[in-house]
Amino acid sequence: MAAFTSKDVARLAGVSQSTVSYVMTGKRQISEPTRQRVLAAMKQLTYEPHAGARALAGRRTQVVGLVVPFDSMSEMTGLLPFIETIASSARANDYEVLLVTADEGSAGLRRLAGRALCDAIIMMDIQEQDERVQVAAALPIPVVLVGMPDDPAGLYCVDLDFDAAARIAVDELVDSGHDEAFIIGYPAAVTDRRLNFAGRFLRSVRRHAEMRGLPLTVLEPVALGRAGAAAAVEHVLAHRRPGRTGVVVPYNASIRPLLHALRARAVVPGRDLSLIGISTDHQAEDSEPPYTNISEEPRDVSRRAMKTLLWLLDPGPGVGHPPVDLVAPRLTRRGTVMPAPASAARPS
Amino acid sequence: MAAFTSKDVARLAGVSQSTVSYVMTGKRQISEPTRQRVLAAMKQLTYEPHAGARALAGRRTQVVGLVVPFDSMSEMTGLLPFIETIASSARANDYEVLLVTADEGSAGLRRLAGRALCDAIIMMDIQEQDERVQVAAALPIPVVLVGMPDDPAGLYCVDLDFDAAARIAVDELVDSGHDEAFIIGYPAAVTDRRLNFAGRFLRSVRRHAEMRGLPLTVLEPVALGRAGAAAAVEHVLAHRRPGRTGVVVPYNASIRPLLHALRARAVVPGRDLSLIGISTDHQAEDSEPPYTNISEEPRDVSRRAMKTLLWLLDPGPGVGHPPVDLVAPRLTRRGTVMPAPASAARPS
DNA sequence: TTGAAAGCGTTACCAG
DNA sequence: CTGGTAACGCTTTCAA
Repeated sequence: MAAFTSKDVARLAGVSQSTVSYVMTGKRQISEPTRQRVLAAMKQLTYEPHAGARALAGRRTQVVGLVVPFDSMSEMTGLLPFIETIASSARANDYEVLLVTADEGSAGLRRLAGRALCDAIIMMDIQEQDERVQVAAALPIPVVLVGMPDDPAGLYCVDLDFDAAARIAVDELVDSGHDEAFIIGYPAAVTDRRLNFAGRFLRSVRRHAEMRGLPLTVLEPVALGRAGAAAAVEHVLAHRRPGRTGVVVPYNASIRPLLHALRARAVVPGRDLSLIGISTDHQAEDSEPPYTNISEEPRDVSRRAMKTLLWLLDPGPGVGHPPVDLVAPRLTRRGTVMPAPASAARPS
Repeated sequence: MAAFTSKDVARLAGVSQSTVSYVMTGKRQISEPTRQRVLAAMKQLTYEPHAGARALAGRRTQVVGLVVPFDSMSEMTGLLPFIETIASSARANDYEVLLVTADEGSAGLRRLAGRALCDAIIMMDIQEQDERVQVAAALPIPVVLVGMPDDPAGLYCVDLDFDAAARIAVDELVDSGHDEAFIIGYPAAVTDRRLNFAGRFLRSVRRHAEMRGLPLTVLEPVALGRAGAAAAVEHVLAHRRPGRTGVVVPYNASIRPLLHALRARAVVPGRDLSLIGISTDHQAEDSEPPYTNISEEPRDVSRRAMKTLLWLLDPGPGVGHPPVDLVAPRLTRRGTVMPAPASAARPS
């Protein structure tokens, strides 16, 4: 293994060091014969350019920083598809990924930028009022947010369109003739931290339910796990009014325990009440029973975040980029929403 | 935000650049007054050392490379605790984490080392015969494997002790008077890739079952998901002999669907047959129903891998490090194993 | 189309 | 205990 430098390559190829550099970066026309000789030399020496030296001289690290939330329950929240997708798109564009945990707060951001550890940052797990956003906005490198703080401070944001998700859920229930809906809200861990998506969803679902005249009850906070789910189900069963009841579960990790609690009470979603979850399609499909879901799109969101970031790093000639990029969720029916009775309005 | 260099700090503190460097690294005695002045200057300028320059001059990146498997189903396999724990321990020791996906194969390793992107590598998802292991062994930087290939080629390995896990499972069943055991084996995705832990567990479980005279049937491959689990349950119910039947599910992601399949057939683990899963305690506790498990210890394994790696980077004075470090799993009873009948041998 | 050489911001050796 | 200075390996002007 190596320890060969571009100087070695240059010597072997009989060219100057700068020519080697230009062959690698393509920033200069190099005659085909020379190019080939250089490439051959590189191959022969299994040459790899020294990343540090490159970063120093070229002011480019070819690294993106990824700030992820590693709290106790991120395991349940489907963080992995985000990381995975960003890692892949990064590599596809010749970037490495440096992982930073959110618990470092602003210090992590300052380190990433100050030490020139990366060329740009993707930051997840944004709170409504996030001190890090101001810091991020002041950094000398671009930052893309996955999530929408109250004040993006000029930063580009990519996320699922939770507003649309709420609308879709309400429409689906109203259009299939439901008389009432319960929202199984977020756990304290989410509401306490005022994570941005919770507020966005709840505001929107309230607004649309009112617009469409759907009586709404929001249960919150709802504890994660068996006990919380059981309590939520109790509440719904005890307080539901006569007629067709819809239950919407916007928080991914709450869906499975809720399904268990329903089963334990012999309540069958799709027959005794309706259930819509917000989760990945995979999770909805793979669950027991599969449930009608509004898709979280972690892969799509990550891909777009990465795309935005690459554009920021190299704006190119085209028109600008939208500062807020919301991915539209899709509804997939899997039988846990009771169909409209014959006489009701037809589904959208 | 900065763009301040150590030269700026030196000027402001009225010392030479090298003194600033020595204050940071502590590789030289600096008088307390000078030290304080330098530290003050650094704070005032919010100075951060340029990582690339540092790597170039000091031949140390303070980065560890982490090679993770991001295949289709890693989401199910509990990869996140590994990543999370490694990220935290790395930070606690002033290292950054660079994420590389396993699908890059040896090329990823060569890049990491060749470009001096990191000082050491942790590699997960090791196959029995893994071409990357040879490559890793030849790298000029230390590599720690999470998993045990057939030939570690001199590399340090850290992993769960699957041999002990198998022994514990067999002992638990035998000691509680079981007459037979079924192993719900690994899915094709695992067996095809010849992932190391599968072979280790199966060999060991066979050996110990024989030693203790427990009739054993291994079902493999077992498809993931509903269908595969249902088929496995069918098979067990159709072929079990009279008496007490134990079922061992070594693969994490298979446990949940299996529990569903059992419930669908109205078979109650702990009453109609016994079930032991290998999974994190969290998963076992949180499942429906909770099941008796042998603990995977992702956090412990990761922590030890990181410790080994730090030791390799700075061997220190003490005695050597064991080349193979296996974390002992624990059995936690949660009622899915039928207790020994009064007349049987007492549990261990 | 190519070369020479001046940095980039640290570290660490050699002096004092 | 501290300062000066030569690397470290690459990029990028300036020249040809």
